[in-house]
Amino acid sequence: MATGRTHRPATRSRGIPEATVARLPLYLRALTALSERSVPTVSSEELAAAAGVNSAKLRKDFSYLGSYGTRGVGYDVEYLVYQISRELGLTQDWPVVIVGIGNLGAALANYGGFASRGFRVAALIDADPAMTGRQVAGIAVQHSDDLEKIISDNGVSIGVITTPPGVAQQVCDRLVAAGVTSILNFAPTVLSVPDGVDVRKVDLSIELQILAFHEQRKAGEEHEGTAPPVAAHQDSSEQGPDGDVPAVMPA
Amino acid sequence: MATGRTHRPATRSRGIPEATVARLPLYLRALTALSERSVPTVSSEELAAAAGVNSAKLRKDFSYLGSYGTRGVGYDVEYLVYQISRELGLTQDWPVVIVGIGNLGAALANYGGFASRGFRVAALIDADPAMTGRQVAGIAVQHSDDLEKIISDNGVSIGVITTPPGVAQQVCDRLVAAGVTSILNFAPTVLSVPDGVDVRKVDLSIELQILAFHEQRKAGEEHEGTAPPVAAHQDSSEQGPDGDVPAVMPA
DNA sequence: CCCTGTGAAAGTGTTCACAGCT
DNA sequence: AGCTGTGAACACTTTCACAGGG
Repeated sequence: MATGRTHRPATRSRGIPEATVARLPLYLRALTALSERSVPTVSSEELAAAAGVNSAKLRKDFSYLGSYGTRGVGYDVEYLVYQISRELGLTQDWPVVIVGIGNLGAALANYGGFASRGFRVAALIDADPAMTGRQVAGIAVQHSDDLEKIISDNGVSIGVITTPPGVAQQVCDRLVAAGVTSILNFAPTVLSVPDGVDVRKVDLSIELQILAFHEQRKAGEEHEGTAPPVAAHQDSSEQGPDGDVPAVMPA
Repeated sequence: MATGRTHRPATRSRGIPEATVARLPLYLRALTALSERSVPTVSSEELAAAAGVNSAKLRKDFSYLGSYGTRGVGYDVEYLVYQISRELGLTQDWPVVIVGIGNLGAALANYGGFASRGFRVAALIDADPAMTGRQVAGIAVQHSDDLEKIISDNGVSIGVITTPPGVAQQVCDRLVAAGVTSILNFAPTVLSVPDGVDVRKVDLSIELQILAFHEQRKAGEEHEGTAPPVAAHQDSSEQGPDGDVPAVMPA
Protein backbone atom coordinates (compact mmCIF):
# COMPACT_ATOMS: atom_id res chain seq x y z
CA MET A 1 0.00 0.00 0.00
CA ALA A 2 2.85 2.28 0.14
CA THR A 3 4.57 4.20 -2.41
CA GLY A 4 7.89 2.96 -1.42
CA ARG A 5 8.11 3.59 2.25
CA THR A 6 6.14 1.04 4.11
CA HIS A 7 7.00 1.25 7.68
CA ARG A 8 6.41 3.46 10.60
CA PRO A 9 4.23 2.19 13.44
CA ALA A 10 1.99 5.06 12.68
CA THR A 11 2.55 7.09 15.73
CA ARG A 12 1.80 10.44 14.30
CA SER A 13 1.50 9.33 10.78
CA ARG A 14 1.91 11.97 8.18
CA GLY A 15 -0.60 10.85 5.61
CA ILE A 16 -4.14 10.76 6.87
CA PRO A 17 -6.46 9.84 3.98
CA GLU A 18 -8.82 12.56 2.88
CA ALA A 19 -11.82 10.33 3.47
CA THR A 20 -10.71 9.90 7.06
CA VAL A 21 -10.18 13.63 7.59
CA ALA A 22 -13.72 14.24 6.38
CA ARG A 23 -15.04 11.92 9.07
CA LEU A 24 -13.02 13.20 12.00
CA PRO A 25 -15.41 16.11 12.67
CA LEU A 26 -18.21 13.58 12.88
CA TYR A 27 -16.45 11.50 15.44
CA LEU A 28 -15.57 14.63 17.32
CA ARG A 29 -19.19 15.63 17.54
CA ALA A 30 -20.30 12.28 18.81
CA LEU A 31 -17.46 12.26 21.32
CA THR A 32 -18.27 15.76 22.53
CA ALA A 33 -21.82 14.63 23.22
CA LEU A 34 -20.52 11.66 25.19
CA SER A 35 -18.14 13.89 27.05
CA GLU A 36 -20.96 16.18 28.10
CA ARG A 37 -22.76 13.19 29.49
CA SER A 38 -19.58 12.29 31.35
CA VAL A 39 -19.23 8.95 29.61
CA PRO A 40 -15.64 7.87 30.30
CA THR A 41 -15.02 5.31 27.57
CA VAL A 42 -16.68 4.13 24.40
CA SER A 43 -16.26 1.12 22.11
CA SER A 44 -15.78 1.42 18.39
CA GLU A 45 -19.19 -0.13 17.93
CA GLU A 46 -20.99 2.42 20.08
CA LEU A 47 -19.15 5.41 18.73
CA ALA A 48 -19.64 4.23 15.17
CA ALA A 49 -23.38 3.98 15.74
CA ALA A 50 -23.49 7.49 17.16
CA ALA A 51 -21.56 8.86 14.21
CA GLY A 52 -23.49 6.90 11.62
CA VAL A 53 -20.63 4.87 10.21
CA ASN A 54 -19.60 1.26 10.63
CA SER A 55 -17.15 0.21 13.26
CA ALA A 56 -14.50 -1.26 11.00
CA LYS A 57 -14.21 2.02 9.21
CA LEU A 58 -13.97 3.93 12.44
CA ARG A 59 -11.22 1.71 13.78
CA LYS A 60 -9.33 2.03 10.54
CA ASP A 61 -9.71 5.80 10.66
CA PHE A 62 -8.39 5.96 14.21
CA SER A 63 -5.51 3.72 13.31
CA TYR A 64 -4.18 6.52 11.10
CA LEU A 65 -4.02 8.80 14.11
CA GLY A 66 -2.23 6.30 16.29
CA SER A 67 -3.17 3.66 18.81
CA TYR A 68 -5.39 5.59 21.14
CA GLY A 69 -7.65 2.76 22.25
CA THR A 70 -7.34 0.01 24.81
CA ARG A 71 -8.01 -3.52 23.68
CA GLY A 72 -10.80 -5.17 25.51
CA VAL A 73 -12.05 -1.80 26.72
CA GLY A 74 -12.49 0.86 24.08
CA TYR A 75 -11.47 4.48 23.74
CA ASP A 76 -11.07 7.09 26.44
CA VAL A 77 -13.54 9.79 25.46
CA GLU A 78 -11.68 12.84 26.75
CA TYR A 79 -8.37 11.72 25.39
CA LEU A 80 -9.85 11.07 21.98
CA VAL A 81 -11.62 14.43 21.93
CA TYR A 82 -8.29 16.06 22.54
CA GLN A 83 -6.39 14.02 19.96
CA ILE A 84 -8.91 14.60 17.21
CA SER A 85 -9.20 18.29 18.03
CA ARG A 86 -5.48 18.62 17.83
CA GLU A 87 -5.27 16.69 14.59
CA LEU A 88 -7.94 18.90 13.03
CA GLY A 89 -6.23 22.03 14.25
CA LEU A 90 -9.11 23.05 16.49
CA THR A 91 -6.95 23.72 19.49
CA GLN A 92 -6.09 27.00 17.92
CA ASP A 93 -8.25 29.98 17.12
CA TRP A 94 -9.37 30.44 13.50
CA PRO A 95 -10.63 33.90 12.67
CA VAL A 96 -13.02 33.71 9.73
CA VAL A 97 -14.55 36.39 7.52
CA ILE A 98 -17.87 36.07 5.77
CA VAL A 99 -18.22 38.04 2.56
CA GLY A 100 -21.73 38.72 1.30
CA ILE A 101 -24.22 39.34 4.07
CA GLY A 102 -27.48 38.39 2.42
CA ASN A 103 -29.84 35.81 3.79
CA LEU A 104 -27.29 33.08 3.70
CA GLY A 105 -24.41 35.12 5.05
CA ALA A 106 -26.60 36.21 7.95
CA ALA A 107 -27.63 32.63 8.58
CA LEU A 108 -23.99 31.59 8.76
CA ALA A 109 -23.08 34.48 11.03
CA ASN A 110 -25.76 33.29 13.43
CA TYR A 111 -24.83 29.64 13.13
CA GLY A 112 -23.76 28.29 16.47
CA GLY A 113 -21.52 25.64 15.01
CA PHE A 114 -18.98 28.28 14.11
CA ALA A 115 -18.20 29.46 17.57
CA SER A 116 -18.60 26.04 19.10
CA ARG A 117 -15.24 24.93 17.78
CA GLY A 118 -12.18 27.07 17.27
CA PHE A 119 -13.87 29.24 14.68
CA ARG A 120 -14.58 32.87 15.36
CA VAL A 121 -16.37 35.23 13.02
CA ALA A 122 -13.83 38.02 12.87
CA ALA A 123 -15.73 40.17 10.38
CA LEU A 124 -18.76 40.42 8.13
CA ILE A 125 -18.18 42.14 4.82
CA ASP A 126 -20.66 43.38 2.24
CA ALA A 127 -20.43 45.54 -0.87
CA ASP A 128 -23.71 47.32 -0.22
CA PRO A 129 -23.13 50.65 1.57
CA ALA A 130 -26.61 50.33 3.05
CA MET A 131 -25.43 47.27 4.97
CA THR A 132 -22.34 48.92 6.40
CA GLY A 133 -22.58 49.40 10.12
CA ARG A 134 -25.65 47.27 10.50
CA GLN A 135 -25.45 44.66 13.23
CA VAL A 136 -25.78 41.02 12.23
CA ALA A 137 -25.36 38.39 14.90
CA GLY A 138 -23.95 41.09 17.11
CA ILE A 139 -21.24 42.06 14.66
CA ALA A 140 -21.14 45.27 12.64
CA VAL A 141 -21.03 44.72 8.89
CA GLN A 142 -18.05 46.36 7.22
CA HIS A 143 -17.73 47.61 3.70
CA SER A 144 -15.84 45.58 1.15
CA ASP A 145 -13.56 48.49 0.34
CA ASP A 146 -11.75 47.63 3.54
CA LEU A 147 -11.50 43.91 2.81
CA GLU A 148 -7.72 43.78 2.54
CA LYS A 149 -7.19 45.72 5.74
CA ILE A 150 -9.70 43.57 7.64
CA ILE A 151 -8.00 40.39 6.53
CA SER A 152 -4.54 41.48 7.51
CA ASP A 153 -5.52 43.22 10.74
CA ASN A 154 -7.25 40.08 11.95
CA GLY A 155 -4.80 37.55 10.60
CA VAL A 156 -7.58 35.81 8.74
CA SER A 157 -6.68 32.75 6.71
CA ILE A 158 -10.16 31.32 6.15
CA GLY A 159 -12.82 33.11 4.12
CA VAL A 160 -16.44 32.24 3.47
CA ILE A 161 -18.02 33.48 0.25
CA THR A 162 -21.79 33.96 0.26
CA THR A 163 -22.03 36.56 -2.46
CA PRO A 164 -24.02 36.36 -5.67
CA PRO A 165 -22.22 34.19 -8.25
CA GLY A 166 -21.32 37.11 -10.47
CA VAL A 167 -18.87 38.59 -8.01
CA ALA A 168 -17.62 35.44 -6.31
CA GLN A 169 -14.46 35.13 -8.40
CA GLN A 170 -13.37 38.70 -7.83
CA VAL A 171 -14.07 38.45 -4.12
CA CYS A 172 -12.07 35.24 -4.12
CA ASP A 173 -9.17 36.94 -5.90
CA ARG A 174 -9.11 39.74 -3.37
CA LEU A 175 -9.28 37.36 -0.45
CA VAL A 176 -6.40 35.35 -1.82
CA ALA A 177 -4.34 38.43 -2.61
CA ALA A 178 -4.91 39.60 0.96
CA GLY A 179 -3.58 36.36 2.37
CA VAL A 180 -6.52 33.99 2.71
CA THR A 181 -5.51 30.42 1.90
CA SER A 182 -8.72 28.49 2.59
CA ILE A 183 -12.09 29.32 1.12
CA LEU A 184 -15.53 27.94 1.72
CA ASN A 185 -17.63 28.85 -1.30
CA PHE A 186 -21.41 28.93 -1.26
CA ALA A 187 -21.76 30.68 -4.60
CA PRO A 188 -22.64 28.39 -7.50
CA THR A 189 -19.45 29.19 -9.35
CA VAL A 190 -16.25 27.34 -10.10
CA LEU A 191 -13.55 29.38 -8.43
CA SER A 192 -10.05 29.36 -9.75
CA VAL A 193 -7.31 29.86 -7.25
CA PRO A 194 -3.54 29.55 -7.26
CA ASP A 195 -1.80 26.47 -5.93
CA GLY A 196 -1.60 26.45 -2.20
CA VAL A 197 -5.14 27.70 -1.72
CA ASP A 198 -7.87 25.26 -0.72
CA VAL A 199 -11.41 25.69 -1.88
CA ARG A 200 -14.36 23.73 -0.58
CA LYS A 201 -17.73 24.18 -2.09
CA VAL A 202 -21.25 23.85 -0.76
CA ASP A 203 -23.85 23.87 -3.47
CA LEU A 204 -27.49 23.53 -2.56
CA SER A 205 -28.73 23.10 -6.04
CA ILE A 206 -26.32 20.26 -6.68
CA GLU A 207 -27.44 18.41 -3.57
CA LEU A 208 -31.05 18.63 -4.67
CA GLN A 209 -30.23 17.43 -8.14
CA ILE A 210 -28.48 14.39 -6.74
CA LEU A 211 -31.55 13.64 -4.63
CA ALA A 212 -33.76 14.05 -7.67
CA PHE A 213 -31.68 11.54 -9.57
CA HIS A 214 -32.17 8.88 -6.93
CA GLU A 215 -35.78 9.82 -6.44
CA GLN A 216 -36.48 9.38 -10.12
CA ARG A 217 -34.75 6.06 -10.10
CA LYS A 218 -36.85 4.81 -7.21
CA ALA A 219 -40.03 5.68 -9.06
CA GLY A 220 -38.84 4.24 -12.32
CA GLU A 221 -37.66 0.94 -11.02
CA GLU A 222 -40.83 -0.13 -9.36
CA HIS A 223 -41.70 -2.26 -12.32
CA GLU A 224 -38.41 -3.10 -13.87
CA GLY A 225 -37.92 -6.73 -14.50
CA THR A 226 -34.26 -6.79 -15.29
CA ALA A 227 -32.81 -4.24 -12.93
CA PRO A 228 -31.68 -5.30 -9.50
CA PRO A 229 -33.65 -3.89 -6.62
CA VAL A 230 -32.37 -0.60 -5.50
CA ALA A 231 -32.13 -0.13 -1.82
CA ALA A 232 -31.69 3.53 -1.31
CA HIS A 233 -28.43 4.87 -0.13
CA GLN A 234 -28.52 5.45 3.51
CA ASP A 235 -26.46 8.40 3.96
CA SER A 236 -25.30 9.96 1.08
CA SER A 237 -22.02 11.20 1.16
CA GLU A 238 -19.93 10.50 -1.66
CA GLN A 239 -19.33 13.19 -3.95
CA GLY A 240 -16.46 13.27 -6.10
CA PRO A 241 -13.39 14.78 -5.01
CA ASP A 242 -11.66 15.89 -7.91
CA GLY A 243 -9.52 18.25 -8.73
CA ASP A 244 -7.53 19.34 -10.89
CA VAL A 245 -4.35 17.86 -10.27
CA PRO A 246 -2.12 20.25 -8.63
CA ALA A 247 1.47 20.27 -9.56
CA VAL A 248 2.88 17.93 -7.02
CA MET A 249 1.16 15.14 -5.25
CA PRO A 250 2.75 13.95 -2.07
CA ALA A 251 3.79 10.37 -2.24
CA MET B 1 -24.50 2.57 5.32
CA ALA B 2 -27.41 0.71 6.52
CA THR B 3 -28.29 -0.42 3.11
CA GLY B 4 -28.13 -4.11 2.76
CA ARG B 5 -26.90 -4.46 -0.71
CA THR B 6 -26.17 -1.67 -2.95
CA HIS B 7 -24.39 -3.58 -5.53
CA ARG B 8 -24.38 -2.46 -9.02
CA PRO B 9 -22.82 -4.68 -11.61
CA ALA B 10 -23.43 -2.01 -14.15
CA THR B 11 -22.98 -4.49 -16.85
CA ARG B 12 -24.34 -2.36 -19.55
CA SER B 13 -27.44 -0.53 -18.74
CA ARG B 14 -28.37 1.53 -15.74
CA GLY B 15 -25.23 1.82 -13.70
CA ILE B 16 -24.08 5.36 -13.37
CA PRO B 17 -21.42 5.63 -10.67
CA GLU B 18 -22.28 7.86 -7.73
CA ALA B 19 -19.23 10.01 -8.35
CA THR B 20 -20.44 10.66 -11.87
CA VAL B 21 -23.96 11.52 -10.71
CA ALA B 22 -22.48 14.08 -8.34
CA ARG B 23 -20.71 15.79 -11.22
CA LEU B 24 -23.61 15.87 -13.68
CA PRO B 25 -25.12 19.00 -12.11
CA LEU B 26 -21.76 20.68 -12.54
CA TYR B 27 -21.65 19.87 -16.22
CA LEU B 28 -25.23 20.92 -16.58
CA ARG B 29 -24.50 24.32 -15.13
CA ALA B 30 -21.56 24.88 -17.44
CA LEU B 31 -23.60 23.71 -20.42
CA THR B 32 -26.48 25.98 -19.51
CA ALA B 33 -24.11 28.94 -19.50
CA LEU B 34 -22.84 27.95 -22.95
CA SER B 35 -26.37 27.49 -24.15
CA GLU B 36 -27.26 31.00 -23.05
CA ARG B 37 -24.37 32.29 -25.08
CA SER B 38 -25.68 30.29 -28.03
CA VAL B 39 -22.54 28.19 -28.29
CA PRO B 40 -23.53 25.24 -30.49
CA THR B 41 -20.86 22.68 -29.67
CA VAL B 42 -18.13 22.20 -27.11
CA SER B 43 -15.16 19.89 -26.77
CA SER B 44 -14.48 17.78 -23.70
CA GLU B 45 -11.47 19.95 -23.01
CA GLU B 46 -13.42 23.21 -23.01
CA LEU B 47 -16.34 21.91 -21.04
CA ALA B 48 -14.06 20.28 -18.51
CA ALA B 49 -12.28 23.58 -17.96
CA ALA B 50 -15.60 25.34 -17.42
CA ALA B 51 -16.73 22.74 -14.93
CA GLY B 52 -13.42 22.55 -13.13
CA VAL B 53 -12.61 18.91 -13.81
CA ASN B 54 -10.21 17.22 -16.18
CA SER B 55 -11.26 16.15 -19.61
CA ALA B 56 -10.59 12.44 -19.28
CA LYS B 57 -12.92 12.29 -16.31
CA LEU B 58 -15.59 14.20 -18.15
CA ARG B 59 -15.44 11.91 -21.16
CA LYS B 60 -15.59 8.88 -18.92
CA ASP B 61 -18.58 10.35 -17.11
CA PHE B 62 -20.41 10.99 -20.35
CA SER B 63 -19.62 7.52 -21.57
CA TYR B 64 -21.88 6.17 -18.81
CA LEU B 65 -24.76 8.12 -20.26
CA GLY B 66 -24.19 6.95 -23.79
CA SER B 67 -22.34 8.18 -26.82
CA TYR B 68 -23.63 11.68 -27.17
CA GLY B 69 -20.57 13.27 -28.73
CA THR B 70 -19.23 13.44 -32.24
CA ARG B 71 -15.63 12.44 -32.79
CA GLY B 72 -13.53 15.13 -34.26
CA VAL B 73 -16.10 17.73 -33.26
CA GLY B 74 -17.29 17.59 -29.66
CA TYR B 75 -20.67 17.65 -27.97
CA ASP B 76 -23.83 19.38 -29.08
CA VAL B 77 -24.63 21.75 -26.23
CA GLU B 78 -28.43 21.69 -26.44
CA TYR B 79 -28.61 17.96 -26.85
CA LEU B 80 -26.34 17.37 -23.90
CA VAL B 81 -28.31 19.78 -21.72
CA TYR B 82 -31.39 17.76 -22.49
CA GLN B 83 -29.78 14.37 -21.92
CA ILE B 84 -28.26 15.32 -18.59
CA SER B 85 -31.46 17.00 -17.43
CA ARG B 86 -33.38 13.91 -18.26
CA GLU B 87 -30.89 11.64 -16.57
CA LEU B 88 -31.04 13.74 -13.41
CA GLY B 89 -34.80 13.77 -13.48
CA LEU B 90 -35.01 17.52 -13.97
CA THR B 91 -37.47 17.35 -16.81
CA GLN B 92 -40.14 16.81 -14.25
CA ASP B 93 -41.41 19.07 -11.50
CA TRP B 94 -40.19 18.41 -7.97
CA PRO B 95 -42.25 20.06 -5.25
CA VAL B 96 -40.10 20.61 -2.18
CA VAL B 97 -40.98 21.58 1.38
CA ILE B 98 -38.66 23.43 3.69
CA VAL B 99 -39.16 22.76 7.38
CA GLY B 100 -37.73 25.27 9.84
CA ILE B 101 -37.95 28.85 8.61
CA GLY B 102 -35.17 30.52 10.51
CA ASN B 103 -32.32 32.38 8.91
CA LEU B 104 -31.19 29.41 6.90
CA GLY B 105 -34.64 28.26 5.85
CA ALA B 106 -35.42 31.76 4.65
CA ALA B 107 -32.14 31.88 2.77
CA LEU B 108 -33.01 28.65 0.99
CA ALA B 109 -36.52 29.79 0.19
CA ASN B 110 -35.04 32.83 -1.51
CA TYR B 111 -32.31 30.88 -3.26
CA GLY B 112 -32.69 31.19 -6.99
CA GLY B 113 -31.06 27.87 -7.71
CA PHE B 114 -34.17 26.09 -6.50
CA ALA B 115 -36.55 27.40 -9.07
CA SER B 116 -33.97 27.48 -11.80
CA ARG B 117 -34.19 23.72 -12.29
CA GLY B 118 -37.21 21.57 -11.80
CA PHE B 119 -37.45 22.38 -8.11
CA ARG B 120 -40.37 24.33 -6.75
CA VAL B 121 -40.83 25.38 -3.15
CA ALA B 122 -44.29 23.98 -2.50
CA ALA B 123 -44.46 25.00 1.14
CA LEU B 124 -42.61 26.52 4.05
CA ILE B 125 -43.29 24.97 7.42
CA ASP B 126 -42.41 26.17 10.90
CA ALA B 127 -43.38 25.13 14.41
CA ASP B 128 -43.55 28.67 15.73
CA PRO B 129 -47.14 30.00 15.62
CA ALA B 130 -45.73 33.50 15.32
CA MET B 131 -44.30 32.55 11.94
CA THR B 132 -47.54 31.13 10.58
CA GLY B 133 -48.96 33.22 7.80
CA ARG B 134 -45.88 35.35 7.44
CA GLN B 135 -44.63 35.72 3.89
CA VAL B 136 -41.14 34.49 3.11
CA ALA B 137 -39.94 34.65 -0.47
CA GLY B 138 -43.52 35.29 -1.45
CA ILE B 139 -44.82 32.14 0.20
CA ALA B 140 -46.93 32.02 3.33
CA VAL B 141 -45.39 30.00 6.14
CA GLN B 142 -47.62 27.19 7.38
CA HIS B 143 -47.73 25.63 10.80
CA SER B 144 -46.12 22.26 11.35
CA ASP B 145 -49.36 20.82 12.68
CA ASP B 146 -50.41 20.57 9.05
CA LEU B 147 -47.22 18.95 7.85
CA GLU B 148 -48.76 15.64 6.84
CA LYS B 149 -51.59 17.25 4.93
CA ILE B 150 -49.23 19.64 3.14
CA ILE B 151 -47.01 16.79 2.04
CA SER B 152 -49.79 14.68 0.66
CA ASP B 153 -51.79 17.53 -0.89
CA ASN B 154 -48.75 18.65 -2.83
CA GLY B 155 -47.34 15.25 -3.65
CA VAL B 156 -44.03 16.18 -2.07
CA SER B 157 -41.28 13.60 -2.10
CA ILE B 158 -38.32 15.84 -1.24
CA GLY B 159 -38.00 17.59 2.10
CA VAL B 160 -35.40 20.05 3.36
CA ILE B 161 -34.73 20.20 7.09
CA THR B 162 -33.40 23.49 8.47
CA THR B 163 -34.64 23.14 12.03
CA PRO B 164 -32.57 23.22 15.20
CA PRO B 165 -30.79 19.88 15.76
CA GLY B 166 -32.98 18.92 18.67
CA VAL B 167 -36.10 18.46 16.58
CA ALA B 168 -34.54 17.32 13.31
CA GLN B 169 -35.11 13.62 13.91
CA GLN B 170 -38.76 13.99 14.79
CA VAL B 171 -39.36 16.25 11.82
CA CYS B 172 -37.61 13.67 9.69
CA ASP B 173 -39.81 10.90 11.06
CA ARG B 174 -42.95 12.85 10.28
CA LEU B 175 -41.78 13.68 6.79
CA VAL B 176 -41.00 10.06 6.08
CA ALA B 177 -44.28 8.85 7.54
CA ALA B 178 -46.08 11.34 5.32
CA GLY B 179 -44.40 9.98 2.22
CA VAL B 180 -41.18 11.93 1.74
CA THR B 181 -38.42 9.70 0.42
CA SER B 182 -35.54 12.14 -0.07
CA ILE B 183 -34.24 14.49 2.58
CA LEU B 184 -31.68 17.26 2.49
CA ASN B 185 -30.58 17.83 6.07
CA PHE B 186 -28.90 21.01 7.27
CA ALA B 187 -29.21 20.23 10.96
CA PRO B 188 -26.01 18.93 12.56
CA THR B 189 -27.58 15.61 13.48
CA VAL B 190 -27.31 12.06 12.25
CA LEU B 191 -30.74 11.20 10.96
CA SER B 192 -31.91 7.63 10.96
CA VAL B 193 -34.33 6.69 8.27
CA PRO B 194 -35.79 3.44 6.96
CA ASP B 195 -34.42 1.77 3.86
CA GLY B 196 -35.65 3.36 0.73
CA VAL B 197 -35.21 6.89 2.00
CA ASP B 198 -32.22 8.95 0.88
CA VAL B 199 -30.62 11.49 3.14
CA ARG B 200 -28.03 14.00 2.06
CA LYS B 201 -26.43 16.26 4.54
CA VAL B 202 -24.89 19.70 4.40
CA ASP B 203 -22.85 20.57 7.42
CA LEU B 204 -21.13 23.91 7.63
CA SER B 205 -19.11 23.18 10.68
CA ILE B 206 -17.64 20.04 9.14
CA GLU B 207 -16.57 21.89 6.03
CA LEU B 208 -14.75 24.45 8.13
CA GLN B 209 -13.05 21.80 10.18
CA ILE B 210 -11.75 20.11 7.06
CA LEU B 211 -10.38 23.43 5.87
CA ALA B 212 -8.76 23.99 9.25
CA PHE B 213 -7.04 20.63 9.01
CA HIS B 214 -5.41 21.52 5.70
CA GLU B 215 -4.69 25.03 6.84
CA GLN B 216 -2.87 23.77 9.88
CA ARG B 217 -0.90 21.38 7.78
CA LYS B 218 0.20 24.13 5.41
CA ALA B 219 1.49 26.19 8.29
CA GLY B 220 3.21 23.25 9.90
CA GLU B 221 4.99 22.06 6.86
CA GLU B 222 6.69 25.24 5.94
CA HIS B 223 9.91 24.06 7.47
CA GLU B 224 9.74 20.32 7.16
CA GLY B 225 12.78 18.93 5.54
CA THR B 226 11.52 15.46 4.79
CA ALA B 227 7.93 16.03 3.85
CA PRO B 228 7.00 16.51 0.23
CA PRO B 229 5.61 19.89 -0.70
CA VAL B 230 1.91 20.11 -0.24
CA ALA B 231 0.06 21.51 -3.14
CA ALA B 232 -3.36 22.33 -1.87
CA HIS B 233 -6.40 20.47 -3.02
CA GLN B 234 -8.14 22.28 -5.72
CA ASP B 235 -11.55 20.90 -5.49
CA SER B 236 -14.40 21.05 -3.27
CA SER B 237 -16.66 18.95 -1.37
CA GLU B 238 -16.67 15.46 -0.25
CA GLN B 239 -19.01 15.81 2.57
CA GLY B 240 -19.33 13.71 5.57
CA PRO B 241 -22.35 12.50 7.25
CA ASP B 242 -22.48 13.66 10.67
CA GLY B 243 -24.14 14.44 13.80
CA ASP B 244 -23.45 16.60 16.67
CA VAL B 245 -24.19 17.50 20.06
CA PRO B 246 -27.66 16.30 20.66
CA ALA B 247 -28.11 17.56 24.12
CA VAL B 248 -27.19 20.95 25.29
CA MET B 249 -25.51 23.26 22.93
CA PRO B 250 -25.26 26.87 23.80
CA ALA B 251 -25.01 29.06 20.80
C1' DC C 1 -13.35 -13.97 26.32
C1' DC C 2 -13.42 -8.76 25.40
C1' DC C 3 -12.40 -5.23 21.75
C1' DT C 4 -8.69 -2.89 19.15
C1' DG C 5 -5.55 -2.67 15.32
C1' DT C 6 -4.36 -4.14 10.76
C1' DG C 7 -2.97 -7.01 6.74
C1' DA C 8 -5.40 -8.57 2.77
C1' DA C 9 -9.31 -8.66 -0.31
C1' DA C 10 -12.87 -6.34 -2.54
C1' DG C 11 -14.90 -2.41 -4.36
C1' DT C 12 -14.92 2.28 -6.27
C1' DG C 13 -12.94 6.14 -8.61
C1' DT C 14 -9.32 8.43 -11.57
C1' DT C 15 -5.92 8.74 -15.07
C1' DC C 16 -3.52 7.15 -19.09
C1' DA C 17 -3.04 6.34 -23.70
C1' DC C 18 -4.65 5.00 -27.86
C1' DA C 19 -8.04 2.81 -31.08
C1' DG C 20 -11.47 4.33 -34.02
C1' DC C 21 -14.92 7.43 -36.01
C1' DT C 22 -15.84 11.88 -38.54
C1' DA D 1 -6.14 15.80 -38.35
C1' DG D 2 -9.04 16.23 -34.35
C1' DC D 3 -11.64 14.55 -30.63
C1' DT D 4 -14.47 11.03 -28.58
C1' DG D 5 -14.98 6.65 -26.24
C1' DT D 6 -12.83 3.08 -23.55
C1' DG D 7 -9.81 -0.82 -21.88
C1' DA D 8 -6.29 -1.15 -18.72
C1' DA D 9 -3.36 0.62 -15.13
C1' DC D 10 -3.26 2.92 -11.12
C1' DA D 11 -4.93 5.04 -6.80
C1' DC D 12 -7.93 5.41 -3.16
C1' DT D 13 -11.57 3.60 0.04
C1' DT D 14 -14.17 0.23 2.36
C1' DT D 15 -14.91 -4.18 4.23
C1' DC D 16 -13.47 -8.57 5.99
C1' DA D 17 -11.57 -11.44 9.25
C1' DC D 18 -8.43 -12.45 12.49
C1' DA D 19 -4.06 -11.77 15.19
C1' DG D 20 -2.90 -10.16 19.48
C1' DG D 21 -2.91 -7.35 23.75
C1' DG D 22 -5.81 -6.53 28.12
